[in-house]
Amino acid sequence: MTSSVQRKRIRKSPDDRRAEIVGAAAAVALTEGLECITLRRIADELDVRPGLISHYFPAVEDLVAEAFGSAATAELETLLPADPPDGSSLNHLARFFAHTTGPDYDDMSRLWLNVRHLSRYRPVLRERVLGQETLWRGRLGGVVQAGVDRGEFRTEDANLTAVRILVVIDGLASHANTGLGNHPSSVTRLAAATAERELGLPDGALTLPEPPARTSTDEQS
Amino acid sequence: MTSSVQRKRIRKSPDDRRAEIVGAAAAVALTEGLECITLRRIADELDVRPGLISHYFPAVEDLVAEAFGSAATAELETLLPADPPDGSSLNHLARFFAHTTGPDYDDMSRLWLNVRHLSRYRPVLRERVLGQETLWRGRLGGVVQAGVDRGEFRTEDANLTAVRILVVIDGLASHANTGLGNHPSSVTRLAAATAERELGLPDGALTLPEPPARTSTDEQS
DNA sequence: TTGCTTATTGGTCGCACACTCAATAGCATC
DNA sequence: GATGCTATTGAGTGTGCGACCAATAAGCAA
Repeated sequence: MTSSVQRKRIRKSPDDRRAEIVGAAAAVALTEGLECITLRRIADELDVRPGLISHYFPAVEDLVAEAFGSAATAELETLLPADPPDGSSLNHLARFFAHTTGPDYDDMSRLWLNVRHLSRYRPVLRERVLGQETLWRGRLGGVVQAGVDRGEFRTEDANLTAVRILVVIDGLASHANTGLGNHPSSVTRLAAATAERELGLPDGALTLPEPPARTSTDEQS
Repeated sequence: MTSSVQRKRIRKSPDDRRAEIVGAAAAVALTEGLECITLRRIADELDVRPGLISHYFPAVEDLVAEAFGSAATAELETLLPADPPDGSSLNHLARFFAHTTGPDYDDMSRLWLNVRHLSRYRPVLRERVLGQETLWRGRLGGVVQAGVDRGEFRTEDANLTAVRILVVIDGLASHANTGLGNHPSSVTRLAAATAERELGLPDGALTLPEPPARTSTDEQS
């Protein structure tokens, strides 16, 4: 399955091939981690020879950074689209928390954890991470500011509030590889709770009507 | 410097040698990261041959886990000693925050980030991390509970409060490799602020009299 | 159909890693 | 001072990695 005997080369335009490579690398990054982005691994994925990957990315580190950038940008775009959808800012934020603290976000949590650590050794990646942080902070800050402008939220510094929220989300994401399920919802809710306090909202205002409890243990509020 | 020509073997008791190896590995873990714990690296550190490390730790993964356990335990012991020192719980906690959010803690922040990510691939390490988490949570929970018993703090669930505090600390630690200095103190303070809110304390109650501002930018509270 | 540009291959090199094991020598004990 | 146990060495194995480059063939244009 991995490599059917390929007897015919397929020749693509550099742009297409490059995009394809980055896409494959991003997928591997999300599912298996950035250290699994190797010349051979990505080449296998696309059924080409390792040398080809080297040709497009003479230094693997650049591909790693690109893969992260691609994955993070895509995620941000579905999470906090540039053009604000209609509806209240409050609902907008509530959906944001529902997603970022839900199980569908686990891969992304792991990826952030991954890059935050790997940045220690890879300068190129570190720069990319800083760039994405700015991007995410800006988007979230924008949503907060919009809510303030509408009179839905109240805060002195929308940007600072965004940073604080993201810090808490990072804290929760830290446990993505060591059993997130251990946390009761009273911990998971910490992110939304922080936002509620920061924005002068009543408790639970940013929590969507909860889906049926996953385990049989009931949390009594 | 690394390896003066060693012509004479030094023969030590297995217990001593083992401790020495773990100590060296823990030091490397703290300063350079867990992936730098290799047979050769640790052997060089102790001026012995790689085979010797293999002899004591047939699987490196076990040494890595041991190194983390050693470093984390040592840190916890100075951070939250088992036998509570005299003085108010409030001061105790304040010192805790001063240390965990100060620059002296950066190496430890990096190490936690390191293990949290590496746990993804190394089951033995993951178990060790879970063990340490329990330990830290227990210690911090103990301090909180002590404060509650003395009437200094007020919270429904000391353990839950401890978890929440640790999550925020993890969130701040996430940025250890991507410029912690970027955060204004209003962000760094998030950990203590969370604790203050959780424990029914006034703002700033857990912040020690601050050292002179590091940058020229003044934070107006 | 022919030719030409260049995307793609295949092979190779050097390096770092964990792990194995028979041979060696430190040192406590007698 | 001789002896025996065993901590320590030295040498070697196999794997996977990034990087490099001359040779090849795909597919477009003439």
